[in-house]
Amino acid sequence: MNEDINPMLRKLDALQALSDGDQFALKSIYSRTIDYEAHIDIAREGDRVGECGLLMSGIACRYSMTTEGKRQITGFVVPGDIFDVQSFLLDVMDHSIASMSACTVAVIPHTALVALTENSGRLALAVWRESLVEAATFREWVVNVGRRSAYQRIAHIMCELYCRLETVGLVEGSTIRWPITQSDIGDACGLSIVHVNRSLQALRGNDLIVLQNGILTIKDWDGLAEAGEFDGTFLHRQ
Amino acid sequence: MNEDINPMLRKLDALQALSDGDQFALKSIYSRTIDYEAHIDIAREGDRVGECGLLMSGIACRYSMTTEGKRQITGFVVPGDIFDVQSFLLDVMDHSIASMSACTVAVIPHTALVALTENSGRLALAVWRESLVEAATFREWVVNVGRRSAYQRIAHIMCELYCRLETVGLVEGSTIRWPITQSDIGDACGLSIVHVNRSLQALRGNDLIVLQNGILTIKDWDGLAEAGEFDGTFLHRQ
DNA sequence: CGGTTCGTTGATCTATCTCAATTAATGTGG
DNA sequence: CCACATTAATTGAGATAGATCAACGAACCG
Repeated sequence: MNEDINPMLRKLDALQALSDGDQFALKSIYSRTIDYEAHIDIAREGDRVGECGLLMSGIACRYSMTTEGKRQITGFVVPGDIFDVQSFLLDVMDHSIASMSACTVAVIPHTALVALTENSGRLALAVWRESLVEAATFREWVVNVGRRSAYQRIAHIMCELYCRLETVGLVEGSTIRWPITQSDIGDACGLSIVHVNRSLQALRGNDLIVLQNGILTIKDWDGLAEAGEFDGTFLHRQ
Repeated sequence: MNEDINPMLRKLDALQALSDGDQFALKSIYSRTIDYEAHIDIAREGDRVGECGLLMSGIACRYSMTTEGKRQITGFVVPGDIFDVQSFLLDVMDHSIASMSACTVAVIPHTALVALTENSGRLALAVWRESLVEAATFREWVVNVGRRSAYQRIAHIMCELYCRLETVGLVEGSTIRWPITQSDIGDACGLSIVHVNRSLQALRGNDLIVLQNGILTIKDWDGLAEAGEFDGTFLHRQ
């Protein structure tokens, strides 16, 4: 098996969506890979792109800018995620995608997606399914930002990222990479940097997490999940 | 042409997605219709449903409840929208759907969707496309709730609903039906009722809107769009 | 006509923001 | 390997958008 495509295969495996032929089809859908440093725009609002991406390694995010210059992160992209699928059917990017850490992206031309929908209905449905889970995650973010306190919001996104990385085998003993600055957390949760900082101190003070040097350790999963009202149903893992 | 299915045909027409055969396929995908009074749950979180719905008339919303009992509306459903498509590929409802006004829903069994994906690739893509626009709308809601003031948030959802109803021919001279209580607005924007009330007074005071008796009139579209930083790109109309 | 929902108003409170510094990391050129 | 620039984290103090609490009026409804 091609090592690089591992995260996505693992995810689809979990869906029991893969026949041998499907696996072959999957390995052949991407044409090349691109490496990005941290904090680089991978795609920009307004772009008309002719391909979508499969994140092979690193963590990226979707974000939009407000007229007033405020930034809102609307979701994370983790290894195994196909992003920009919408560019396949929608004309123009309505948001941007940026690397948060160094990232490797496999490029999937739209033509390959077309072939996919024609040749492997099962895989096409799997890709569709993924985009529906993504939509469910956006809904959860609306709830998070709309109705939870700062403390809860931050706990919630930590739980989410932990679960999603776990699915693709990127958790090592309750620890994940966390290349996400306090400013990023603020942009993801609709909070100011200062308040993020103080809320993090509260999470630490309650012995729920350790966060340093870009490494997040969850010391008390149950406590953190309760703090963030986290219920992973929306991720629709199987 | 079947009158009832008009809104959806109109929407798909705009996509130039419809051949004659497609139109026939579309009319035959729903098995029956159901009428709901206002404020009724059409589907509930946790349900395992075997069909999805096409809203024929009325306005509905998606919502989730917080552990603490707070409600967050995550999106509106307008005539022509297929909702619960996710139930086709995801096991269980992760949110609820409720009528806001009296609603008529055409029921589309999953089996019909399967047939659709097999027989009319073009229609299947149109349905997929719709679900991607929906996802874009959720992202916009994250931005709205995360980074805009109360005044801006309310202006924004008014613009969104106006545009979406316009697409399906439900605007009459800058006026739309608005069966949305102040409490609902609060739940959609992550605000308290009291603050919604005061923000509405500000919108009225600035001569942007008239809102009474369940009718919203937009007196100054440009002003309202500017107030809400509304840019309809995310709706991907053509 | 009493009950219920919806909208409105006033007063008070607080979670979170903004402004302004300071310290700690991290990176970079010489 | 050091000096300096830059980014990220932290702290304090004061300001405010929006929440909460508590009434009350108006519309609707069986």
